[in-house]
Amino acid sequence: MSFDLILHNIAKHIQLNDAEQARFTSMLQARTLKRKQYLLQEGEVCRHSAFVVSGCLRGFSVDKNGYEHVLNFATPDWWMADLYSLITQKPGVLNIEALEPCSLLLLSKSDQEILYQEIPKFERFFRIIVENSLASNQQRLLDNLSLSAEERYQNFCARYPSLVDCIPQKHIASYLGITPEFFSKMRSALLKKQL
Amino acid sequence: MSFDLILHNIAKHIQLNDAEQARFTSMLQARTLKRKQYLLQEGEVCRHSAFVVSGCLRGFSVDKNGYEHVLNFATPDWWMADLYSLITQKPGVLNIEALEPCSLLLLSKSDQEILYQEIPKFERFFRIIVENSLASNQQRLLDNLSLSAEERYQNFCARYPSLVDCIPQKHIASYLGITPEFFSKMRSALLKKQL
DNA sequence: CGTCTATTTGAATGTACTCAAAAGCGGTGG
DNA sequence: CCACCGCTTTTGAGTACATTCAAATAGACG
Repeated sequence: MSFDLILHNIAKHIQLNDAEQARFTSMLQARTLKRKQYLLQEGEVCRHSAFVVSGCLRGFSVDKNGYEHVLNFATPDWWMADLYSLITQKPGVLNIEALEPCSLLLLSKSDQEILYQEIPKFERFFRIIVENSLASNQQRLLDNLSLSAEERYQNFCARYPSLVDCIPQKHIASYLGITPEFFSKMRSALLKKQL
Repeated sequence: MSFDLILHNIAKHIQLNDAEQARFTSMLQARTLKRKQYLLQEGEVCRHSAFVVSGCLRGFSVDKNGYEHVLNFATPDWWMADLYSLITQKPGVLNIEALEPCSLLLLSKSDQEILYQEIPKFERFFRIIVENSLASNQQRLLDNLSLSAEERYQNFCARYPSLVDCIPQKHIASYLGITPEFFSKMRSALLKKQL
């Protein structure tokens, strides 16, 4: 298992010396998931932050009518967790599933706390990661409040061009907050327009 | 101006000695806003984090049709900023307006960076603040995807009981993602049900 | 008290949903 | 390698939730 990707991810925001890199990577636990396998199920306590080395994850919750709602996707070089459950160490509502075979690096909550003590720079690292996450989350919220389904879809295509072609449409529909049926109709209407 | 509230807010997550407290408060700039006055307007670069001592702020954006959409409210003991603009130091889309007379403490972006250098514990503090923010933001996003307007309203009432009675209905409607007219109808239907 | 803004109410409309069924596609086993 | 099965996507008809526009009423502030 190579740590190149994750070390490069971290080097974007903080500088680690060799000893620190070694200490950090010693805490990581490699994990692979098969297609459709779950990393986390609702009701469980989230005990790890997951870094995606390859593959693609999907975080979603299930409502009282049994419908799924996609909160986020994670592709290589992204971090993923049920943040609420990770923070509180209480059972969460999120399911995290592999959309394709995945290779992950897991950092346990307890190791993460130790890391903060031993190498305080990691406070900075995760602060920045979470800040960026929050900023884009707020933008998505505003988009959901102000844009039509069609505009949200075009936003999505522009922002995540690589995801559009590799993720089942029903999951994109769910991410956008519409039904697969409506998504299909909207999409074919869009194609007609663009001729 | 008393710093009790903000020091107590910080003490929830990190411990500061007297010198650190003094250094921190020396960076704060008191600011008052009259009702309807703006702290930030879209197109401006957000240069401060604002801590609300008293009063109430509203963060919103304006869409291409001129409709407003409320991203968040901030009441005493809360932090507020246009996070995207604060991080990137590029012009943002958020307007921040006082709903009532406000007393704020401002921490400039540059002082915040100095603070991170001088007292690294503040990295931890803001990491935790932003983490909690992100977790509740994600929950709100899921609520918007999975709940009806009525359920979202009841959630809002349960979570922010103090806001419900002091904020104009049209702003709550906007926060929930519905029109003031529909909000009014929904609300009177709810009252009938509860008899 | 008058003006301006917020809220309510009503009628017509539209966007997105539900349910049902057909068509397409991909993976698996014979 | 093909055929089948299951899942995803498409299509259509009827419906519901929420919107727009307009007008009346109620509240708040100077």
